Amino acid sequence: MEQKDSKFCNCLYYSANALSRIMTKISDDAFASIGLSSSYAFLLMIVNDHPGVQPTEISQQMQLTPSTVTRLIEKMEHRKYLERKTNGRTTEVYPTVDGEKLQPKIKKAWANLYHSYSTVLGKDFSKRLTEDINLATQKL
Amino acid sequence: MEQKDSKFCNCLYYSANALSRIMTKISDDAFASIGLSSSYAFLLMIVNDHPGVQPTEISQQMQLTPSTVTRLIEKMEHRKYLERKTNGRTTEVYPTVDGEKLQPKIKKAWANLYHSYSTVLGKDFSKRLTEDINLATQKL
DNA sequence: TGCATTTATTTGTATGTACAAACAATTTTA
DNA sequence: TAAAATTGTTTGTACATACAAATAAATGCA
Repeated sequence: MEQKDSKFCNCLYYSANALSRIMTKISDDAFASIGLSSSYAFLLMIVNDHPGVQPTEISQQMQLTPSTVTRLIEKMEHRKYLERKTNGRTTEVYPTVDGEKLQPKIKKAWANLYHSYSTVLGKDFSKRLTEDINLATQKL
Repeated sequence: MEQKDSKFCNCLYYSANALSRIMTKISDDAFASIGLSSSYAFLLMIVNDHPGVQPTEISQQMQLTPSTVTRLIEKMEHRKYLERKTNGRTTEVYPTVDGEKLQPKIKKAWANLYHSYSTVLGKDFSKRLTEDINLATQKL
């Protein structure tokens, strides 16, 4: 992945996006065996850990807009991994039995994901980079 | 932007994507006055700096796939900021007069973009973060 | 010289995400 | 307590990007 020579390399917008695209590819690969792409896997993990969680809470956890979360949930409902129970203006999201069954595999794939990038980057560097990125996100 | 409490915060995929979304928003804001979103502005900068540049070269500079670059060029052609001259299997991309005229504004907006995030994050931290992100991208 | 391979670009199609508006339910307030 | 404001969710629509396949041109090889 050589990009050293791009004139945009000192632009955080550009660099952040490039990293994001690569990481998404790596992450999607990690979850591919389960048949989910990253966001769906993350969604399912959240719901499995907090059955009945509401879309708003999910959107905060995932740092995605509520409309995006609705779309993710819809697809997972269609695939029979999640169910919605609407009550008044709120909605509660639950895993199905099939959704629950996937949890161990997802956790394993997630661990692999961490392992795969942190061996390439080095554990310390990955950790520091992730923290720095979080710090930036938080400040911006 | 509080996200501290997300269980995914120590996941580089997640963090990288969150940063990317925020930076894209900031960057699009910076270029909004020109009526371009970030990628189009970057594309136009490249073409203005290298009239006749080919899509493959652009895709390397921008770290986007060739098909994405084709799509970007198409839209900029439609908006009369760029022109393609096809010659055999290669294509050369040129700015139109209107496209050239935009260059100073784009450069200014780009400078503002840099200024706006680096004042929030601190110059040194922005610089280091960008470099670290580039390093990661390069290694992955 | 003609066929096979590689290279550059485009096209068809799909995905992830967002914004703005719509809706529906709840809470506040006057 | 009725109207107004707020909150949670969904819908319509649009955009950036990618992958795989198609095309078309150039190159290498036999």
